[in-house]
Amino acid sequence: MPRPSRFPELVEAAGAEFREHGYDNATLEGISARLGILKGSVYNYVASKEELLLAVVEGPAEALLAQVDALLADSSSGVAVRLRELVRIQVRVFADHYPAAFVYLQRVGRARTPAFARFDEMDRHYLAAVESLLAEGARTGELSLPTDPRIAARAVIGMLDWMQHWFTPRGAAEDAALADELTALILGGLLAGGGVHGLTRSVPAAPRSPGAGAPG
Amino acid sequence: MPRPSRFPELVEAAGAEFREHGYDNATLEGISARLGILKGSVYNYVASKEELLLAVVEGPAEALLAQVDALLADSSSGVAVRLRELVRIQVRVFADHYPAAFVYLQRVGRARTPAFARFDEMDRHYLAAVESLLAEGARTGELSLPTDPRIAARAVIGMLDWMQHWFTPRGAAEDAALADELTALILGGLLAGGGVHGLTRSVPAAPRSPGAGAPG
Amino acid sequence: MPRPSRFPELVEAAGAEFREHGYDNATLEGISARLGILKGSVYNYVASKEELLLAVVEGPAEALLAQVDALLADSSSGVAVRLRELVRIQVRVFADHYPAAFVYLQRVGRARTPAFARFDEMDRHYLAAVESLLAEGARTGELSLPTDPRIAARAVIGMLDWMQHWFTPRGAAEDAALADELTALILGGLLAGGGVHGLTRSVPAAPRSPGAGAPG
Amino acid sequence: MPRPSRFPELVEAAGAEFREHGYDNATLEGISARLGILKGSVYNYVASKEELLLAVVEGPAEALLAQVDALLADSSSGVAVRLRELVRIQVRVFADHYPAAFVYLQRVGRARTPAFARFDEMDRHYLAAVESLLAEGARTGELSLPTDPRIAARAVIGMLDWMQHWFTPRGAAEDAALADELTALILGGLLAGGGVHGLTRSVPAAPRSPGAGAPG
DNA sequence: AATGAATGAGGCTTCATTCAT
DNA sequence: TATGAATGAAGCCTCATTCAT
Repeated sequence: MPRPSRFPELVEAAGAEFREHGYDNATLEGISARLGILKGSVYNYVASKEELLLAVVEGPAEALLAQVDALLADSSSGVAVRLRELVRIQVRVFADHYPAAFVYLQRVGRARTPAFARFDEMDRHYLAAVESLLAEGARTGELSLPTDPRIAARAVIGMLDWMQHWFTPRGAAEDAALADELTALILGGLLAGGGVHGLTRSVPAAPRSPGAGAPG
Repeated sequence: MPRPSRFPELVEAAGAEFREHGYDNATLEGISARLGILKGSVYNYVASKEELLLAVVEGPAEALLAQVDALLADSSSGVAVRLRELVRIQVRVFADHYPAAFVYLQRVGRARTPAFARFDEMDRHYLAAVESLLAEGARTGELSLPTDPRIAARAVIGMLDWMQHWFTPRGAAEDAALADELTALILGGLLAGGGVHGLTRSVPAAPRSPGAGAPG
Repeated sequence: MPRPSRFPELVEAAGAEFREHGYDNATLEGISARLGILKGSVYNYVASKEELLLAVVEGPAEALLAQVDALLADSSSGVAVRLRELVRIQVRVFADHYPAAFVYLQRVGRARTPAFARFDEMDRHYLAAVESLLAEGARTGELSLPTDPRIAARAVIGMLDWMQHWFTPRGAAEDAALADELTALILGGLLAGGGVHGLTRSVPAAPRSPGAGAPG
Repeated sequence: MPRPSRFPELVEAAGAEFREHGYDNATLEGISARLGILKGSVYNYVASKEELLLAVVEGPAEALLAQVDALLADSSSGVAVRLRELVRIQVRVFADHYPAAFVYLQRVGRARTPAFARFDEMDRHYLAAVESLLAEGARTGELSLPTDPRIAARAVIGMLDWMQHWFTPRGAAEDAALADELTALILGGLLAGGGVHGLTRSVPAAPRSPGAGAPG
């Protein structure tokens, strides 16, 4: 009866270690110790530390993007509904793949090697998806964006991605509730009285798209 | 003719290097090379690499917090106005102290040594300030939060802090305009028609505060 | 239908790999991959990497020495003829057992473990054979050595062994022709006019044998 | 009074270690131990082990090539005389820079990294020089080559380079004498009676140049 | 005969830090 | 202030070898 490969264990250990110490500070020593093997033995499973990072992040990230793409393509529901679903999906990813999401976000814009061009690619993909959803809403009149769609997308994404610093899963129901609260915040804003308020649109929003040479 | 101490130069070099490579990957070699000196010479100015990080971040961070505190204490203007000012301040910090802000955010929740307890402290301080501003708005009826104030604060902060990944300064006027667009987004949300919409508050927001043991 | 042992395949793979990367840089991984098996499986055939080296080299080397010994013992032809045959044999070895010869020569004087005392032994054996052939020629008057026989032998051997760096087999006939050209060079030298020339023997050759502690 | 840099010491230690164990088996540990420093300290002098190899070999190799080039250009003496000088130069290099020469020869045709393209380049350079000298001799009628000039050059070079395996320096005078004996051998061959002998040119030397794809 | 996993030793390299000058 | 050299610790990775299955 062949022992099952311990690859999944390894990836999980790596995820935990990356998330706890950060990729750069995490050591193969620490990761392998979690499996009770020596650091050299890790190379029976992967060819490098980087590959381990990829293994941690790739699955969940691809899955997330696939879901987001499906959402975009589904024109059977309105933009607001789909935005709500987007937030729910994102929260679920945090809940289910916490280390992966955390590690991924820690590395965004930090791709130093060709192997991680993939990271930035996924990042652009996600941004484009959200932007396109918001733009669609603006086109249909369902949304009214106070900024360039790209900036609005970045604001939404920032709000969601920052959850890495404070979110703790509490079970599917509570997490979905949290997601919907965030959606309400995004859609309705904070102002009392239905958002009609002098301040809200006081500045004639000179449309503005971020520079190509954005940092990071 | 005695040369003046090159400490400021050093701090700037360190900021640039930290921001480009991340604190962990930045080397004293690289930093000192920017001044045309050798890495050992850095110890004429600071006692450790960590101290350099502190030197980079401390000034701007303290200044930011002081401004934020002043804002909180100033009851002469409404919450929305003060929130707008908060966003403007934050954007200005990014514009004027980009490396510091970037590096600071990269290190949030990553305090490994006692020297950096200060980091987490500042983080909590900032969060508390924003939360208290929002709570005040809810109390006065100026705001209507779809979530727990702490979560709303975290959403706002996330939106702002994520700017590290995309913001590029364009001059005071344009930057202020951008800040105000973001404020509009925060206050008014994305939904057309004044935020009165079935979806916006569809989920009875079970108030919810994040766990004490939040990760990171 | 039982597969035959793949030992010969293994030895060939090892020879190729040793020759391509050098013994030290060659890996069992690379060798075994040529058979489509894993490196651990190699130990079903040999007990160590060194043994593999031995297996690669031993056969051809012993065969070469046997031929050379036979040549020495055969007093039915003159020294020059036998020298020509020696060169032909050597060239044939390069043609037929290229990796073995290459690897062998790469290891000359590099015996680090007892298992390879055999290498140095064979080396001495070969040198002694050539030296004795040349000395015989000098004794019979067929040759006229401008140097100590041992040095002449080393010169001849050097010329031949260096072929590892440039020889490529072209078929029996062409290879034999090349061998005979080299023989002509060894016997007749490069000078025009029958070798009678002031320079040729200008230096009264103080007989000289190499030191026992010769390096390598 | 500044301590002199120990770089020369380091290069010498590296040369000795490379020559004793071979480049691949030599360790920075062993090299640095000869200076009484730790292995990491070596990186104050060079950026890599390879650079150390380069440092060991480069100087003597360039010097040798420069001398050889000068020899080629000097048309004031005959080819035979210049060939004798070539041999003397080569022997002197072995005497004066033994480890460098040894290590160099051990690496010929083994350039794996771009940094060592230089090695193969020097190798080609040397071969071309000798070949051109021999060809000149054939043209002027001073020499009579039984083979293609390139092959004759390789034969001569082989004879000389193989000295790495047996040569031990004995002082300038004795070394020069040895060089001249070898020259006599090259020019006059081994055959008694002035090289006029049936065997010497018995094989009609079908001119033959080595394949471009020569191994190693 | 072959696999998959593990070991253990060692190698190269990096880097913050120290210190005499 | 700055240098040059050294330390020491640690990290990633390689690889021959072992062994249960």
